[in-house]
Amino acid sequence: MGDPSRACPILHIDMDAFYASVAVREKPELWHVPVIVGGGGRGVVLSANYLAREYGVRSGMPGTRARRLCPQAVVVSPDYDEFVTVSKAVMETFRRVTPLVEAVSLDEAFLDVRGSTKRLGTPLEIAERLRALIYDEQGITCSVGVAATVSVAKLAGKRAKPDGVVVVPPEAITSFLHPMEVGELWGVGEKTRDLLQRFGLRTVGDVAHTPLTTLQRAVGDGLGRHLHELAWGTDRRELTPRSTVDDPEKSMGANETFGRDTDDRDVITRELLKLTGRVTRRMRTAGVAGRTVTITVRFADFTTITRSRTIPEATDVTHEVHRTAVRLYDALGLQRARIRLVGVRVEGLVPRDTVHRQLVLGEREHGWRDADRAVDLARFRFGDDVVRPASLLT
DNA sequence: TCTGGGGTCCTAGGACCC
DNA sequence: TCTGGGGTCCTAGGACCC
Repeated sequence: MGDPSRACPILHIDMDAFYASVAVREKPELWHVPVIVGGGGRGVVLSANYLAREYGVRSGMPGTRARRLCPQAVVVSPDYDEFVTVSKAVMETFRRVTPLVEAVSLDEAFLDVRGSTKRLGTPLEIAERLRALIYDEQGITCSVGVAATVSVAKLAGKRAKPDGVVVVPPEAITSFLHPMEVGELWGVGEKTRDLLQRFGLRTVGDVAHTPLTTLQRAVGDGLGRHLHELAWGTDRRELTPRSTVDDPEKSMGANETFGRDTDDRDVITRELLKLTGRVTRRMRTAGVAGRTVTITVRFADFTTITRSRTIPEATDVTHEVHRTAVRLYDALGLQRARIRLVGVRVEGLVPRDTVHRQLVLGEREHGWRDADRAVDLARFRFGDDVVRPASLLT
């Protein structure tokens, strides 16, 4: 009756410290100690449990800094297969409530429950039921934001953490949003926050009460309009049902930070080959091909550039992508630049069976395709380490 | 031994075409 | 005595998210 969540059909559900929770759920000896997932070598923290967060550890933080803040933390390696398995199970649980589920990432989703209330109760009741189900089935906790729109539900969910529910009914939207710091808004990162700060806009309320045209002069037309809507909670973005795990991707890429910076062309082209192999193998598994090859080069001082080239016909052939990547790299004409990271990405992905391969007289690419297929098959049968290009043998 | 790796979307200029 | 207007593709960079 008096349940304020009746006018709030959108749920944002977010697992609490997902990677860390999954990593420890069957290890009682880790339940009462700080735990950090990832962050070895030059890496950053992927997730930290709440005990580690008490020491200031946050995800995205360099592992070196995290270990300094909390030397007694137990550091565990991520097990992505396990994360994907748990994620799929959680999303299935959501779909028992409604088909309108938009997965944002492995550990986060929006649900539109307006069609489920007759059957299952108010949005708040549904939220509590889902939290209980996830805990019983997966042994991890989650938090839920309940509101009338996607963007407000997202912020409510953040406020609910950890292991809670927050409902923001329509009449409470501005009093909920306006005291917040602008950086809390979804889509406002460090740069935009600093920019807004320079205009004296610190809170969401400041942004809300700035004339639209002034805001647009500060941050650009598109972003200005978007921020204004977010600040009033009038953002009408519809939820688009989709799964992160099974949806077709628009690009696929891989990159890697070297253990030590390097200026050695051989090391770099070999790394490009390794990364290309990873990417094209995933492409072949997914049955897609792409036309635009982009390389990323990050220098020792962290400046990062990209170079791309669109080839006439979509490909999933390791040799073709690698050849394009190396040409892009060589065209940079670098001499002694110290390089920290390189990456390869293929964009403009389309289903492979829509690609019409021209039969060019004397074409050799089919030989390379056959070679890729043979390698894929051998890896499938005997494991990842059995076949690799001669230049990657050590 | 500061700063990963996987993505998406937006902007902006130039080329090219009708 | 101006300079056309779009639409699309390509490239590069940047911001952001988890």
